[in-house]
Amino acid sequence: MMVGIVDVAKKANVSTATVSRVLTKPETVRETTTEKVLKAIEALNYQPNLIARQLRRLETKTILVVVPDITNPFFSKVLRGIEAVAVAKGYQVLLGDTGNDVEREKGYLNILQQKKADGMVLLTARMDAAAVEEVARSFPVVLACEYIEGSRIPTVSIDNISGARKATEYLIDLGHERIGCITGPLDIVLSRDRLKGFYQAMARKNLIVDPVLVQEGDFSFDSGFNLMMKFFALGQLPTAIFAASDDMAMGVIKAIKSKDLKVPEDISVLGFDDLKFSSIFEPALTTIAQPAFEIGENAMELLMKLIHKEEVKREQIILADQLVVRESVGTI
Amino acid sequence: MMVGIVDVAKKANVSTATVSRVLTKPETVRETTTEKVLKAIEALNYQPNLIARQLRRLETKTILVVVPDITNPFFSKVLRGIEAVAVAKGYQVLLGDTGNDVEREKGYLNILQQKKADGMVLLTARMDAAAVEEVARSFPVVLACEYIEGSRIPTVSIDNISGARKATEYLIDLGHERIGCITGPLDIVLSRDRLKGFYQAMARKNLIVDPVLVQEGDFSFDSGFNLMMKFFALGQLPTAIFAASDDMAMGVIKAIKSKDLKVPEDISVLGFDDLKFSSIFEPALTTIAQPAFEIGENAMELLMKLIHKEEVKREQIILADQLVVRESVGTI
DNA sequence: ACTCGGATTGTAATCGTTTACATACCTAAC
DNA sequence: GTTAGGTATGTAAACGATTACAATCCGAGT
Repeated sequence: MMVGIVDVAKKANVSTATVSRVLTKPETVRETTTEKVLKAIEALNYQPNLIARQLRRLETKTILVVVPDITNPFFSKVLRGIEAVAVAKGYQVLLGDTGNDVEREKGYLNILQQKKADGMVLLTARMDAAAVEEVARSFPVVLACEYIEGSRIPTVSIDNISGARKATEYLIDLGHERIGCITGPLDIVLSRDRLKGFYQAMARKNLIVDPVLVQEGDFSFDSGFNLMMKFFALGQLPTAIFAASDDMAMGVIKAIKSKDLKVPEDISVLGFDDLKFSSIFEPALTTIAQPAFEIGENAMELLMKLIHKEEVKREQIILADQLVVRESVGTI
Repeated sequence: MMVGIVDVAKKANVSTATVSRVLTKPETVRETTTEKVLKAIEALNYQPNLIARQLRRLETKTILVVVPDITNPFFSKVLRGIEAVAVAKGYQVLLGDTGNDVEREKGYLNILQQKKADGMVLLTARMDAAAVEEVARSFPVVLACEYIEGSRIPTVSIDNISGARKATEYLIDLGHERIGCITGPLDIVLSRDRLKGFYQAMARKNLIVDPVLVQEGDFSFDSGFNLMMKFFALGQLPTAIFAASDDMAMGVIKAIKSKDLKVPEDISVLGFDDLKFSSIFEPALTTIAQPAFEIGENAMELLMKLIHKEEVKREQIILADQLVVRESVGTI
C-alpha cells in the first residue's frame, strides 16, 4: 500500500541514499542513475513522507499564525499577506484562531515548543507578556499589529498613536471641539495607543475632553451602536466622534441615523482600519487606512529572517498609515 | 539544549518506555512512578516532539483546508466552523489559500499524499474532477459548499438550485415578471446551480427570460456594479434582479443609486449568502442565507468520520438555506 | 516458603527519511 | 599498467518518539 523510499530504491536497483539524493541534491548523482530513479518514482507514484523528512531535518517548513478572529476582514487580510510570502518561500501556515480567548491563545504557544512549527506570528497579544517573552527566547516569534510594551520581540505595525492623533487633529482642524472617542478594549495596547493619540491631539490644541464622551467598546459594530445610543440617552452629544475601528464607526452612524440625524451634517464620524466595506457604506467612511496585506508580508519576511538566523537590523517595523477622506466627516 | 524523552527517563531513573506511557496511557503505570516522571518532566520543562510521535503513529492530527479566498467573509466563516470542531477533536488546521488559482489548488493535493495532513476539506473545486477523485480514493476528503457532479465524494452544502428557485419565486410572487439574473462564474457548479434554479422558477410560472438580462459575474462587488451599468447602457432594465452573491447585489444597488433610482421602489434586488454586512447595508438586503458556520462544522465532522473509518450513512449533507426578507425587494 | 499470574517496567525494533562516512568507480596523467 | 584524485554510490547511524515482547516485581493462595 504505502510506498516508501526503499521500494523505489529496490525498483531502481540503487540504495535509498541515492534515491534521497536524486530528490534533494540532484547535482551529485549521475545523469543515467537519476533517470532510473525518476522512472521508478514515476512508476510507483512515490511521494516522500514529509513527516519523516522533518524529523530528520528538525524543521517543519510550517509556521503558526495566531489570529483573534479569522472572520474579521482586517485580520484575514493580514493573514493573506503572511500566506503569500510563506508559500513563496516554501512554507505552509498553520492557523490558530483564538476566538478572542486568552486561554486558547496561550495554548498555541505549545505548538511551537512541540516542534510542530518553525516559527510563529501573533496577531494578538492579550496573554501575559512574560509567557510570550519566554517562548520568544527559544523560538522565532514576531508580532504583527500588536506589540508588547518594553519588549524586544520583533514587531511590525503602524504607529497607532500618531495615526489616532492625525485623525483627531483632522477633526479639530475642521472646527470640531467637542469630540467623543469610542475606544477598543483597553486591555489591548493598540487600543490604549489610539486613545493616547486622541488625548495628545486634544491637548496640543488646548481642548478639554469631556470624560463622558470617551467610552470603551470592543471593536464591534454593536458596541459602536450601543455606545452612541448611550450618548443619546445621556443627552451628551459631541459634534464629532473618533471610533477606533470602522466596524464601530458604522455602528455609531447607524445609531445616529436611527435618531433621524445625519452624518456628517449633524455629527461627524471618523473610523480606523479602512475595510473594503467602508467605502461602500453610506456615507462612505473617512478613516485611517492600515496596510493590512503589507503588515502580513513584512511580518512573514521578518520571521523568515529569524528562522534563518539572519541579522535583523530593525526589530520594530512601522508601516505608514494614511488618512483617507471620504464623506463621514464634515466641518462644524 | 533540546530536552528529549531520554533526558526525562534518565532524570527519573526509568526507561523511555515508561515516560512515554505516563504521557499516553497513564493507567498502566504505578502511581509513584508516574509522580517521579511527572516531576522530571516538570523540572526539565519537557515537551514531547510531535513530529516524532506523528512519524511513529503515522498520523498528523492535522487537516488541510483549501479556500479560494480567505479574505471573503463567507469562506472565513465556514473556516471558523471547521476550526471549531477541529480543535475540539484535537486537530489542527493547515490553511491553503489558493487566491482563486487552479494551479495552486492542485498543488495542495500533494500535502495529503506527502502525509502532512490526515485529511482535507475543499471549499473550492475548480480543478479537474478526476484529480480530486483520484486523491479522494486514497485519502479522506470532503467538499464543502461546492460539489463535483456525479462524484461520490462526501459533500456538505445547501441546495443551491432550490435556494435560487425560492428566491426567484419570491420575486415573481411579488409581481415581477421581467427579472434579471447576475450569476457567479459559470465554471463553478454552484453558480450553474443557482442559475438553473432561476430558470426553473421562471419556467414554472411561465415567464420568459430575456437572455440579455442574464449576465455572468464573478461574485465580486465590482462585477455586480459593472453588469448593472451595462444594463443601463443597453437601456434594458428589469424590474427585479437576482444576484448570486450579496457582494454583487450590493454592487448592483450602488449602480442603481448612481442613476438616481431607488431600491426597491424602482428596481428590486435580491442577493445570496447573507453576509454580516448585508443587514447593515442600506437598503438592508433581502437575501438567501447560507449557514456558513454550520457547513464548516458538518464538513469537519464528516471528515472526522472518514479519518476514523466510521460508517458514513449519507454522503451528501444538505443544510437548510433560508430566505431572509429585508428591504431591498418590493412589490411591482 | 514457594508458586503462579497479573501488574509494572525495560529492551530494542520501528516509523521513513537524511547524511556522515566508507567504499567503489572512473578518468587522466605518468 | 599504475595510481592519484575526484565522482558516484552504498552502508548504517541518526532524528525522537511508540510499542511488541521479554523480563521483573509483588502479593495472594497453598
